[in-house]
Amino acid sequence: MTRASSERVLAILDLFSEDRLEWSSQDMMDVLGYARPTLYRYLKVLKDTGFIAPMQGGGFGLGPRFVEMDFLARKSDPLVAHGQPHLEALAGQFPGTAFLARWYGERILCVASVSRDARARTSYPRGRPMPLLNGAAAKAILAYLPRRRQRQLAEQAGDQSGTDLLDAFRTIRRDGLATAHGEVTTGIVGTAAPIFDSSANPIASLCVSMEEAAYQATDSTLLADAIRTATRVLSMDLAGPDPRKTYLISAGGAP
Amino acid sequence: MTRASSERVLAILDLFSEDRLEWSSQDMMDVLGYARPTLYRYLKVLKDTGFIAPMQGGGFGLGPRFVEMDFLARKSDPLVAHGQPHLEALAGQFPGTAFLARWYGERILCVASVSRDARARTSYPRGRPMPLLNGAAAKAILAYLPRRRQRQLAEQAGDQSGTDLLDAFRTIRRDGLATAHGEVTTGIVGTAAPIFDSSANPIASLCVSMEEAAYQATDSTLLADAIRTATRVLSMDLAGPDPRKTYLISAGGAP
DNA sequence: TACAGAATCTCATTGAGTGAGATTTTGGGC
DNA sequence: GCCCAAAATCTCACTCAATGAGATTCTGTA
Repeated sequence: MTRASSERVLAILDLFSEDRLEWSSQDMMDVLGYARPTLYRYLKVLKDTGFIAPMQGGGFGLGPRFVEMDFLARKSDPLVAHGQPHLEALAGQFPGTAFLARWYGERILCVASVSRDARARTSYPRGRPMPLLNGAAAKAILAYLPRRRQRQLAEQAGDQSGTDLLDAFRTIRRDGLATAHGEVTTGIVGTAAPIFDSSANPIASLCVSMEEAAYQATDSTLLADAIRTATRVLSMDLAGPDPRKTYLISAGGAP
Repeated sequence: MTRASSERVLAILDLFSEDRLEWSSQDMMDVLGYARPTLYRYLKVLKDTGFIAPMQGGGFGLGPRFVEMDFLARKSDPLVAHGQPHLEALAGQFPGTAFLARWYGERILCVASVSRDARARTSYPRGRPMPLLNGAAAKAILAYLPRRRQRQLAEQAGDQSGTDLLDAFRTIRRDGLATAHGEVTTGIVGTAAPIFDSSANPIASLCVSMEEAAYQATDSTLLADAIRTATRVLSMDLAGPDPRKTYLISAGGAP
């Protein structure tokens, strides 16, 4: 099982997780199986490009380049660009946090978030992957995946018969909306609807989460309609004109 | 001038900037000088790890992995962790935005930011590099760099004699504070003080920026003192106990 | 100053990486 | 479904880049 150098260098970045934010060179060598000179060569490349930085205690951590690249990633993501005004409107209208969760590989990831109140509780700030099978944001996406995929996911939920989840997905599709009480964060209710790409694949969801008490005091029909409307508009926006053609026209000068 | 594969793959990420957020494979080949199979090999590695994603228009953009890695980078940066409560306090006390700007390579980068009002104007959101020689946040750092470095920077300012900047730095060091009116964003005033590491090197600054009118209505002595106090506390916090030793103790079990 | 750990250098070996050119896949228009 | 062009991948010969064992230097701390 040999791996390309281009993969090996990036495998260093895979080491970092919430559970382990700092790594000594020795631990990296042990886990990755790289010889010392090889590891340091790779670390030099990552340090020189800002992806890794020495930390005060002697180990290595992720570097500021990720902050820069995140800014560019935010700026280039049409979901974020088109979604931001909707998030702001929903956060202004409802007492909680409005956020966009993207389906990416086998992950659900919050990519943009607006809270009316800076102290709003959320266990899933921007960039932190969410549980795959729990929560409104995730389910609003999963419910629209191909049936085979859904069955695989239901089986992954393991100790249940697997039909509960499929039933839940059917209900979500009927309503065009997912609601979840305390599935991800105790005492927090999430209400979410899916966002589709131009091929009608679910790529993300828009979710409004709030404290259970605030949810009880909110007109849930109004909330549902607002979310469904926003996601419908977003889905249409994202299916819009080919941005690359537009880019080429402007790069080529006046038509 | 041959380059390691580990560098060549990362050079693809260097292509992306605010001026060019999307790249076709052909343009990448043209600019980087890679053959098509080589480029696609590298792109596959970057796609598989989430750093690059195909965009709807046919080109490639930065992928969601950067959002994830940014979350981890935020979480692991002691400057951000220690600084966040100070930012919140300052943003609560003064009408504007409190942010931390980090010195990183030859860049000044906002790494954390809190606004009292979500509509507060700033041209430099998190992750966007700031001009090197303008603005309070930058100058509060530059003023404490080694003298030789300062002179180089002053010379880089080119068409001036270079002494204005050195005089400005001297004033900043005398006051322990930098103030700048409209240097970065028209109509915005920034007030900043430096943050030092355990070797007394400037590594960052804490800046409060606000509209000129709000600045006039603010007790600038109170503002200055609040910023200086926060940066002093932060500098001491960042020079604190060796976090690696603490980590090792907890990893090793009860003492 | 001494010392231990971190980081870098040297060098022999080999197979990984590269790119020219060919082929397959994909998506859109009709 | 067909056609076509662009996107993406495959094949393969060649060479030099990458690797790691072992040695050496650098760095930070007591």
